[in-house]
Amino acid sequence: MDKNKRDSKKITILDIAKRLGISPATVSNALTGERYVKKETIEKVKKLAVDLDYRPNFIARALRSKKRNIIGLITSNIRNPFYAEVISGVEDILSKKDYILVINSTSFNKDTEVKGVKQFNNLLVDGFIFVGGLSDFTHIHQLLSMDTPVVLINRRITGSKYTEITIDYKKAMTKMVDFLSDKGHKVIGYVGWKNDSAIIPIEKYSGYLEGLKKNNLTENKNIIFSKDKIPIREFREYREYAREIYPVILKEKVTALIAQTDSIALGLMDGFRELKIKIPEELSITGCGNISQSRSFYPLLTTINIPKIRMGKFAAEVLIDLISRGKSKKQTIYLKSTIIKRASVADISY
Amino acid sequence: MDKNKRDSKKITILDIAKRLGISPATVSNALTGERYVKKETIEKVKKLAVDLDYRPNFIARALRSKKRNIIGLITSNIRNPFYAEVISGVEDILSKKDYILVINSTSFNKDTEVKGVKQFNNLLVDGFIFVGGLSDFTHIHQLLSMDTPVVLINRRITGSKYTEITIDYKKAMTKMVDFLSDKGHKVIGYVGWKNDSAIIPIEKYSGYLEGLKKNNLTENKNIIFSKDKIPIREFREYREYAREIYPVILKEKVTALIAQTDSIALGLMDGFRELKIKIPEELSITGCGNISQSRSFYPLLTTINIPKIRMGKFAAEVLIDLISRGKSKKQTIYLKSTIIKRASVADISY
DNA sequence: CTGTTAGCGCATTCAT
DNA sequence: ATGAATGCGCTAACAG
Repeated sequence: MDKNKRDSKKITILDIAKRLGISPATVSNALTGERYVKKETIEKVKKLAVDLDYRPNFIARALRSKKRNIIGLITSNIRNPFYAEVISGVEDILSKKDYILVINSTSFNKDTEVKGVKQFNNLLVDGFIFVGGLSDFTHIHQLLSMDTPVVLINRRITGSKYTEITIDYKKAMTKMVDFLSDKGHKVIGYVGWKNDSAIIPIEKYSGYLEGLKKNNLTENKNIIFSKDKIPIREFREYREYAREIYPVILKEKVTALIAQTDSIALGLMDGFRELKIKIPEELSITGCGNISQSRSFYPLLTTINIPKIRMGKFAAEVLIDLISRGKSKKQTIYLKSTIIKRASVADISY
Repeated sequence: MDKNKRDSKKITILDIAKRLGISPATVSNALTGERYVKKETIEKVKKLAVDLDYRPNFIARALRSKKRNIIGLITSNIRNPFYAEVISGVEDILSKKDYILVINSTSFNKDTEVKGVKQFNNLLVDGFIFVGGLSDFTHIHQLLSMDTPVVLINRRITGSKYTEITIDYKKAMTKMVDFLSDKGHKVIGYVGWKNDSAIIPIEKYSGYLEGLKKNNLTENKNIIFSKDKIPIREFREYREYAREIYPVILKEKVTALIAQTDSIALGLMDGFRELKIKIPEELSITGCGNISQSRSFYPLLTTINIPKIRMGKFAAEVLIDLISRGKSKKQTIYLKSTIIKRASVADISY
């Protein structure tokens, strides 16, 4: 019965050893290549392993050796499409390298985050990846031993001792101002939110200011539309917001708006569309992120591309490297971002 | 030094046993509640466990007992927002019940799927969840032992021996025709794709036909716009498609269009917008799924809600139950779906 | 109610 | 180049 084969007891190295009349240790060595074994023996063992459909028991292996081949990923929200892309990059590399990916979603909640880390600690994961989240990390830091390999993706933390993978948001935003300035825009507004403990938004904002200076444009507080509260549903909130800020935009003769994220930009665009304002003819808008919606809905959004999948892949590779060296490392790696020029910006440099 | 505490050797039940002058087995029993232990002993043990910051070693526990508390989830594509919501539901329940979630994304590729299942088998997961994917399952089936607990979410397979969680797409679509008919629509078209091995699209389509019959509407092949190929990027492809089908829509006096998915509906709407066709004044459109974009972009889409998060939660609960009983079960569970009435449908029943 | 013993499957000494 | 013995941390089986 072929069915029974599936139900029969799992093959272990002992089974292989018996059949071959050798010791389990030799089988182990032959299979993992840790120690020198005669070529023929290796071949015999490997062949039989395939024939018997031997599968190493990860759990037993993990208990014995310190190598687990498990990586824990903690993200604030799996549902965020931005993170989903990052995670798929991570997943891609890990599965290729025979690592197992364990996931935990925290909804920005510290207790949940703590619980997740503890759980992973019990599982004895080889390393951690954090995707997104706030800049506070102390509650997590105290749960990790000094040299646990950790990589943070798009999560900047104050006084970090870990590897952080991000992009230079400040520079990116400055470049965006350059770009708009080149297109003839002189009154460029900014729409976003700020919060002392959120590093990335602050970086973006300061990049915007820097860009104004660099291009000799005057900074005008009236056209910096910054909320203090973290918006939960960016798209919706900023769609409403469009109506609210439009009078100011008219009054101050704003020709272009830089939004802090794509969701904000898309929300604004949709809001303006309701108001019958033509994008980009009457107002140019840019975003940041290059999420898939930004290349779906009309007008296609001019935005800053963040290499999400590549970030994930890269993080996985760096982490595996750290694991092989058994340590954490303090470093910040900036991936390249580029401006994606699409239809939401008008050239008014006539 | 508090720092050293983190790095010091892990506490085991043996440590606790020694300090309390009892046996490790008793500690184990006190902690897991498997066997009867005196109340005071339990309290003493638990207290010391907390004080020493004892953390059970999942790996060791898993090796010894057959309970792993690990669940493997395989999905065709993490990046699909629909699946992301389902997964977040799964994740929510599992983390509450102290299960660990391991994830694998297959990009619809059979080999990758096989590899993922094998990997999970080596990890000895307690059960499997499959989210989405094609209806072929033979390649996976042969890798699973007869009573491995398995739950499929939104993946219908032919001759299944497993628990499937889905909604009654046929009925849902029929109801959508009812709804449109009530609103006075008499010429209702259908836009989607079909493929012999994809059960869900077939169900939807037959629900549409059923609805026509039920409402005494004539079936007209000309206004059934069905692609044979599985579209990779639904939104974009159907945005283009709008232009292609519009002449027929005019000619046949179609007043409403039922799209097979939200992405298709949104793509069509965006395409029609380009053509300056007013939705819903000139043409009503409905979708299926109630993905977040359907409630973001104007006009808000009338669609069929699929309880994605609930599906995930429910699947996790069912799976945990199957695990506790150590078996798989052949059953199909239908979750309730409802029509979400929004702005993309006009009432023309005057 | 609790202790003793054994062993899950594997990789790692230490032998030879 | 290979085998025998040991133990990772925990829980199941069997005693008391």
